[in-house]
Amino acid sequence: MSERKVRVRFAPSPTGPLHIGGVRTALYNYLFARQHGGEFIFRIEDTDSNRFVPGAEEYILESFRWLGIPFDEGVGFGGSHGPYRQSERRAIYKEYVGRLLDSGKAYLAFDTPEELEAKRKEIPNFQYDASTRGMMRNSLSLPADEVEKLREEGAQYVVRFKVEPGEDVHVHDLIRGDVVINSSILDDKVLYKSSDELPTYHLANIVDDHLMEVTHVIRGEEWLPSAPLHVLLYRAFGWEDTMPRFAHLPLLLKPDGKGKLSKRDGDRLGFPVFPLEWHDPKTGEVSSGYRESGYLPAAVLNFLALLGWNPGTDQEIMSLDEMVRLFDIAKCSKAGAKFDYVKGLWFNREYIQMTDNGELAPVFDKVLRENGIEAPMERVEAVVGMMKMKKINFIKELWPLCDFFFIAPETYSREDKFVRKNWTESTAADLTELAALLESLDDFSVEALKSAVDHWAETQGKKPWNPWRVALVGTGKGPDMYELAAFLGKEETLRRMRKAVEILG
RNA sequence: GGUCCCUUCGUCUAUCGGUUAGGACGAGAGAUUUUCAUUCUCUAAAGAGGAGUUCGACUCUCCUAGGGACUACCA
Repeated sequence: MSERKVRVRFAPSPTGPLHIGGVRTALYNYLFARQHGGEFIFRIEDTDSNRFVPGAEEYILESFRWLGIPFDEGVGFGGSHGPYRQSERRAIYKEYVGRLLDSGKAYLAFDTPEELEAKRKEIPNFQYDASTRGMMRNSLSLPADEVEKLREEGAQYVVRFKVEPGEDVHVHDLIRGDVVINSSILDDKVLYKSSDELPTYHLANIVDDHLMEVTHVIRGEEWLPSAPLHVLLYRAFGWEDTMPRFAHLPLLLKPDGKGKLSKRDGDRLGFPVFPLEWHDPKTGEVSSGYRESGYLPAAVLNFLALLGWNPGTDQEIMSLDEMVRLFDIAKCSKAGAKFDYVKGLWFNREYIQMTDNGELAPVFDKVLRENGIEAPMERVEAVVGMMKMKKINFIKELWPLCDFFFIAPETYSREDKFVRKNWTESTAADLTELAALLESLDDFSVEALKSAVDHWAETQGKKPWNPWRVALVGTGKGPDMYELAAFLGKEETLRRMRKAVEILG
């Protein structure tokens, strides 16, 4: 069909923090744009001034920065199709509403909210459409001179789309195929409000997508019911030949129970539903974020990508670049996906193990500082290297598992099961002997330690490792003994051994 | 209520008419191991129900049930 360059957009409204489902929608848009050599646009849909929340726009931008998803164009990125903030496009919408009015595809409605409310009470399942607009106060039902008068008086009005009934409207969806809805069930949607001279979502969306030359609209399933209306709008403007292709993504559902994923589920079950920590400017309420919780952005993206899509192979771990290569919008699933946050934990674990120690070290260094430990970065990196294969979901969980690297055990408690099991009458003598051996070593490297101690253990018929661990760690945790001793160094190793012997006897 | 969308192990999913219905998370068991882990092996676990179409349906059609979304001068 069209040879147009692929252009997609992510267009949130700045009404609060970015929901994790929105992140997935943006990710799919990004993957689609990249794999087609297209462009990814960031647009702000702030046509509802009442719901504007300060800081939300910055929050969303910061979220994508953290996640590593760049936009090519839009608010904060520039581009030739701006402005990209809908509140800055008033004049444009006004013009296009005028076109619809002139061509008779839309009309003025003067009904007040109270009148509408009354009608809804009066008539069950009231809908403003071809069957009811005759009894309402609008430019279709009122005499022309009265309409004129109302306008001169400055009466507040709304522009409604005139939906012609009785027509099957087809929406071709990339994921769901052909979706048909009869126009009779559609209502005459409000497109524009004279009160604030701003359009509603539907109008702004169509005008912007057209003017910004958007080729594919990839959005959440909640938009599927209004997609036919959008098709009708493209038609009303005469833009059918360049109408974007639609793809409606399945929703993210609660991990348990019923319904879609909400912030409350996260609070209740203990996982974030927002990429970044969010401080609500009105209530002061703080919501946890993936970043602050210790997730790696690549892990979050990988986890999200697989909620509703998969490459068709058994591969689950993939980089952003791989996803760009493998993604296929047609292979997205149709059904909603329960948000399996336990699997998200697994992804983070996998990514921690895959990530270079040098990259992880600064993260762990922060945790160490919070615990009053200052250490050279090489030391921190070495510890991360020895410990990251432990069963941890987050780097911060490392601290209680490896405090002994930095803090020598002060007391050796026989209350500890591991100590009790491994410290017998002969242990003190054995460790004293082992200490003497270690003291004679010039080379305290892992290799040197291993060959010396292994040899000693074999010839003496001893198994010194667990008691030795007691001495250096204080309990049954930590890395390989040789790695640990090499890290601590000769002096500290011997000091700890002697102290243990002294205390435990 | 109305409209639309959806329905394979507990969860995410593979299968695009012919398979012992595969993988992963989680669960359980075992092996390896100088601690905790890692790693490895194994086990349990699914086509919502009912009609069709077909030589043959998880796969196509219809019905039922269930789930979800939408139904604002919000997006």
